[in-house]
Amino acid sequence: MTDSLPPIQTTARDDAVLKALAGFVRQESLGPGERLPTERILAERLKVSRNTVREALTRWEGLGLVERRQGSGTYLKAAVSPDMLHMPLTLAGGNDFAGLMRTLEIRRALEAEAAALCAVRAGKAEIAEIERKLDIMEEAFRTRAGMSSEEDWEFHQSVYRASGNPLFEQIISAMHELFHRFWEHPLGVRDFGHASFPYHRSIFNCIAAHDPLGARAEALKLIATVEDDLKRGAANLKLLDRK
Amino acid sequence: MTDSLPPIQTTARDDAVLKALAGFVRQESLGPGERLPTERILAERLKVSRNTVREALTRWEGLGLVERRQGSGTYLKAAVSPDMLHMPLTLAGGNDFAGLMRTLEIRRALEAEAAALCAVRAGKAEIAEIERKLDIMEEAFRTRAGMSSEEDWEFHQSVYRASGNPLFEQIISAMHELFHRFWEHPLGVRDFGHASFPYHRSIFNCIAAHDPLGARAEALKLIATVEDDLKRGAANLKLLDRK
DNA sequence: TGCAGAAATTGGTTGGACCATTGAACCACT
DNA sequence: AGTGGTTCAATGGTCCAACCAATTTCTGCA
Repeated sequence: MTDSLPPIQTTARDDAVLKALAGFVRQESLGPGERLPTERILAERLKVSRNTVREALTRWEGLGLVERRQGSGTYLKAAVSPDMLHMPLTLAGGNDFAGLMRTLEIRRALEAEAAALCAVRAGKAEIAEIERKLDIMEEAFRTRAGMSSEEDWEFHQSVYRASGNPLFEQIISAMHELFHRFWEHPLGVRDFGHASFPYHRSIFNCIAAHDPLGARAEALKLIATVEDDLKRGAANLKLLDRK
Repeated sequence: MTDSLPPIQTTARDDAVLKALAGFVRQESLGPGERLPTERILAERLKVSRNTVREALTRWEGLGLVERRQGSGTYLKAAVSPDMLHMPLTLAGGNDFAGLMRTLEIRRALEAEAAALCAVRAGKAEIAEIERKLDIMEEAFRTRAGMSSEEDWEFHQSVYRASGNPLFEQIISAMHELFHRFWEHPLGVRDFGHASFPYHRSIFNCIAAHDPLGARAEALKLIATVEDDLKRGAANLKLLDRK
C-alpha cells in the first residue's frame, strides 16, 4: 500500500508566530540580553490573540531561548535563528548518586573529545586564553589552598570554546547546571577536586603541543579523579542507600 | 477517574501544575500512549484557570513528553516522573554541512565512551545480543551488497544499551533523528558507510574481550570513516557553498 | 538635589466564549 | 452484513476583556 501519505498540516498558529518572531529577531539583529516587543504589541502586530503569543513564548522559554521578567519584559537569552534545531532531553531520576555518575560518564566522553579537538584546532590566541585561565586557577589554588570550582569551570569552558564546536559547551554547561542544582556542596569531601589539579596543566601542555591523543588521555585521567572523589563522598554520607 | 488532584497553592502556578500532574501520572502509573485528563477537568480539579493548564502542557509538549490531538485529548509520549531533569539543546544552523559535522563530533565522543564502558560492563547476555545484531547487519551487508542503515543503527543501539547508561542512547538517538530529518539520502555517495563495515566487528571483538581501550580506539576509527564519507559527499554536491 | 510615592508598563492569571477537529452513535441504503 | 453519510457531544485551539503582581518610570515635595 502507499506509505507516502504523510499527515497534512492545517493549523499551526503558534509555530507561525515563532517563525515570524525568529525572522524579526534576525531582521533587527537582536542579540542575547536584548528585549523583544511586549506580548501585547506582538499580538496586535501579528494579528493574533495575546494567548497565542504567550503559548509561543512559553515554548521558547522552555527551550531556554528567552527569559520573561514580570513587569519588565521578555529578553533574549541566546542567539536565535530561523533554522534552529531543537533537541530536548529529559533525564529521569537524575538527582540520586547513580544519576550523577551517569551524567559524569557523559561528561567524560565529551571532555576527552573536546580536549582532543582543541589540541588539533586551537590557534595561538586560543592557547593563550586557555593558559590565562589556567594561571588564574592555579593562583586561586595556591592562595586558597584548594580547588576553586569557579576558576576550574572557567578553564574547562575555555577549552570547550577552543574546540571549535559550540555543542560541547552547550551540552556540558547544561549538565554542569544540573550538577550544581543538586550537589552544590559536594558530599562533604574536604579536599574535593584536589587530585584533579595537576591534570589541568598536563591537558594544557598537550593542547599547546597539538597532541590530541595525549590531551584525550589526560582528560580521561582528570575525570577519573573526580569520579573517585564522588565515590568517596557517597560512601561517607551513605548516599548510596538513596533509591 | 480518581479524585486525587488536590488544589494548587500560590505563585509559580504552571510549574506547580506540572508537579501536580507528574505526581498524578505517577500515582495512576500512566505509561506512554495513555490519555490524561482533559484540560477542563485539570483546570477544575487544580483550581486553576484553563489557560494556566495550557501553558503547563505547552511546556511538556515542547519537551516531547506529551502530544496533544485536537478533538481527541492529550496523550503521554514518554515516561514522566516527578524528579525529571530537563536539558533542552538547540543548535543553530543544524541543517548545513558544518552543523552536521558538529553533531558528528559529539557522536564520536559518545560512541567511543559507550563502547569503552560496554567493554567493561557488558555481561554474557549483552554480548550475545550485540553479536546477534552484528550477524544480522553483516548478513544484510552481504545480501544487499551495501550498508543497511537500519541494521547498522540496531547494532549501535545494542551497544549503547549495554553501556549501562541510558543517557548515551537518549542523546545519540536525538541526534540520529535530527541527522535523518535533513540527510535521509546521504549526499548521493553510492557506497556510503561501506568503509565503516569492518570496524563493527572489531568493536565487537574488543567488547567481547573486555578491552575498553581497544573498543574506544576502534569506535573512533569507525566514526572517522563516516566523516570521510560525508566530506566526499559534500564535495560532490558542492554543499559546502550553502551558508 | 534627593527620594518617597504615584502612575504607567509588562508579564501572569482568570473566566467565559466560540471555532475546528475528532470519534462514536445512529441511520439509510444497498 | 456492510458501506457511506449525518448528527452530536467531547476536546484541544483561539480569542477577548478584564484584573493581579512585579517592575520601571515619572512626579512632586522636602
